[in-house]
Amino acid sequence: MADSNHTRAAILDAAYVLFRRSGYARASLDEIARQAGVTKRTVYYHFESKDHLVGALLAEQAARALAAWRTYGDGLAGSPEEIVDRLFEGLVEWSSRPHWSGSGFTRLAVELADMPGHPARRIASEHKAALETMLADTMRRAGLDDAAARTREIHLLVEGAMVLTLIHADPAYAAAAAAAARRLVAAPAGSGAKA
Amino acid sequence: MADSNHTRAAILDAAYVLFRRSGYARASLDEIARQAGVTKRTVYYHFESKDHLVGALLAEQAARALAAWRTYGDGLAGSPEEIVDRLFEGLVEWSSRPHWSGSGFTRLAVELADMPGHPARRIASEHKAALETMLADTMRRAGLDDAAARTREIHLLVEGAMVLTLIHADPAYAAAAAAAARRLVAAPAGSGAKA
DNA sequence: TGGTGTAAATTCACTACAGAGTATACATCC
DNA sequence: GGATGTATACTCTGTAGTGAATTTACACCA
Repeated sequence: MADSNHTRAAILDAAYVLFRRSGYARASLDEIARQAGVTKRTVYYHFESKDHLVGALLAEQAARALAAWRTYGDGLAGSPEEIVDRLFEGLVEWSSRPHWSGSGFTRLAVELADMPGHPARRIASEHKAALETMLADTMRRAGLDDAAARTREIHLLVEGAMVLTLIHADPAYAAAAAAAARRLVAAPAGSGAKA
Repeated sequence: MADSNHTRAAILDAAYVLFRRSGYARASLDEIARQAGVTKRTVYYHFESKDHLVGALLAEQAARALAAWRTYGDGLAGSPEEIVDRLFEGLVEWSSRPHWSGSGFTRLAVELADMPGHPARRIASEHKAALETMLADTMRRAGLDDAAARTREIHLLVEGAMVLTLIHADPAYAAAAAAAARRLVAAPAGSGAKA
């Protein structure tokens, strides 16, 4: 059986690289199979279709990312402000990588904007929500008031920073987002409320 | 000569609809030509390639959007907080439309994330920058301190809200972004600054 | 005013190719 | 020997882009 798990993993690895590089539509199964060192027919043995493949890939990535965040989040100590700083430092670093192309989940969701029912869309949505919940827990443990609302605001700034960094290739947006997030968690939430 | 301008406009109109609906890769020139009531060969008479077509389309849309914003911005009066409120009310309304799929510029930039040199990318980048500048002017005239920095933060929240609204199909993100933006423009900018 | 040459505009019919997906046969392990 | 896995070699459809003929608009001239 020539280790089926290994083959499946190789296909997912190749799919990850190619979907990440070229997006969904422009990544071809021929190329993925080639990169995985396998025939296209084998890909279809393990995955029913291109849609199923991308679904499986995203599900796997979501689990992986969540696990990574869990350990990363546990290491995040200090005041809410410090955590926010650390978060955005990480973002700046990540988004400065050579061929960085934003969050794969966001990217897929945007590319498939006209297909709300696509499995990849559902996974992306659930994943983003799970991440936000986890971060909110971390922030709450760090003593932040109204952690859910504040974390959502941080999340909005992170997503905005990713998109604008991708568009402009300029780390200034992440820096601006960091400063804004810091003020949002530091300021008493009441100030500026609508009259 | 069978009104060339009219034909060109019809092609751009069809291209707008289809690129918007399906994104760049999945919108075909055959379909665009069909929608425009024209042969594909005619499309190629007016536009050198698919890339040139999308470039011309984005350039036209950018000009159109800028003009629309100019008049819209002139009508925006009141305090910075009120302007922010109005802005996000508009966003909520826009993003609630049936098949809303976010900003076309953002969408193209994300889909072409691996092609930093693509003409559409450059236009998207310049357009977003121009919009931010215009909004900053409006905010400055409304009496906002440090309008450029505050406007960038608003911009980050708007982009974040668009992405997360697209991902989750939930207007709560735009509402959260609105509240955050309001606090950011209302609070004295010094508070929360890094020690 | 009406014909006519000419360049712009458009169509028809095509190429070439890539990509998703499959029928079928071959190998490998229990 | 049967189930699992992989490869060869296809089909079929859609798509970007093109060659060459054809029509339309209009300037110019008798």
